[in-house]
Amino acid sequence: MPTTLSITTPDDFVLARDACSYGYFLLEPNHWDPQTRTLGRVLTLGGGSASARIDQRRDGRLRARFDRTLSRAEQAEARDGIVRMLSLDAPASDLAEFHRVDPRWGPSGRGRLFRSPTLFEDVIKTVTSCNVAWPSTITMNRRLCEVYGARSVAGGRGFPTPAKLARARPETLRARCRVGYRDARIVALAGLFRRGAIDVAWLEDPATDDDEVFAFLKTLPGIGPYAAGNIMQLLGRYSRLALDSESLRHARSVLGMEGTDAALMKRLAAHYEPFGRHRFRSYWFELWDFYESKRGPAHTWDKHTTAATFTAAQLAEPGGRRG
DNA sequence: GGTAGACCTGGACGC
DNA sequence: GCGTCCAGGTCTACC
Repeated sequence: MPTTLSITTPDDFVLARDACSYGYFLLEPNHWDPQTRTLGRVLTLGGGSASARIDQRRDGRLRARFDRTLSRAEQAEARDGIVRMLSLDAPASDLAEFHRVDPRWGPSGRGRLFRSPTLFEDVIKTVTSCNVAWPSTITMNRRLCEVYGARSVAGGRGFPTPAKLARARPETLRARCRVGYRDARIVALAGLFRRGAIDVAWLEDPATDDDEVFAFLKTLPGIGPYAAGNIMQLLGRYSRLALDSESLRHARSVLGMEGTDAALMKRLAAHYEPFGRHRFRSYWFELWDFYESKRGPAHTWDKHTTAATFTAAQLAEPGGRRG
């Protein structure tokens, strides 16, 4: 009999708001259904892949229905993955402090950011989002799952494991997944994860210093200042900004800043300085708010139409070229 | 420490 | 329909 898990959530948790809070919810193997407000994806577990459909019940608890029976160990694994994706383990005191520091987000309750079940998936997704337009990021993740993801009973495919990508030939990765020059970097990253050269527990330990984590991330192949800043927030560390060309557009069109790119980067850093260790969330929810002001709440976005062109560069400039 | 150019893809544009 | 141009972040070479 297929397994169904019931997962307790914090009182302030809202699936539609908190799952649809960061662009990765639109990337394979994630599937958000706006009609049923259900999050679906294939999870890679110890005994193989399993397809999960997650919805929120009236009492607030999450119900995760799988396409096969999970062992006890797999149930624990699946639960951990779902908790990580939805930031269910974010300390209430941390969210309360964020809302004190930046009261704009208190009424809506925003504070959690969607992420992947594993750090490995978050790192690879970040690499596929660098130096590329959003539609290409969508394509890369879809093909990575199609080509290297394990199939579940229901037929869907999960995200590739480090072992699978570490064994991939860069040329194949490039040709079949359209990852371009990122090919060797993705294989190298997968190898580091597979060999245990990346100490995930150390990176996720709140006691580890943010500066040390940031410095380490920048030593990884394909990870520069932007990617490292983004991976920081995916680790639940919001003290760094992940500034890119989208940030510059935000600075000019929403914040009304003027000047060269370099000058704007400095002004943005100063602008978010007052939010201290929560600055990324203050920045991100401003950006997200802008997207939603143009296209409606994120939980209503259709993955294949609205969501494929949701970045602000296009929203701000009708007919704009970049995603 | 700062800067320029290459890396690759896909969409926009001009013809 | 085809060729060209360009955005996007990281990496390397060079000053």
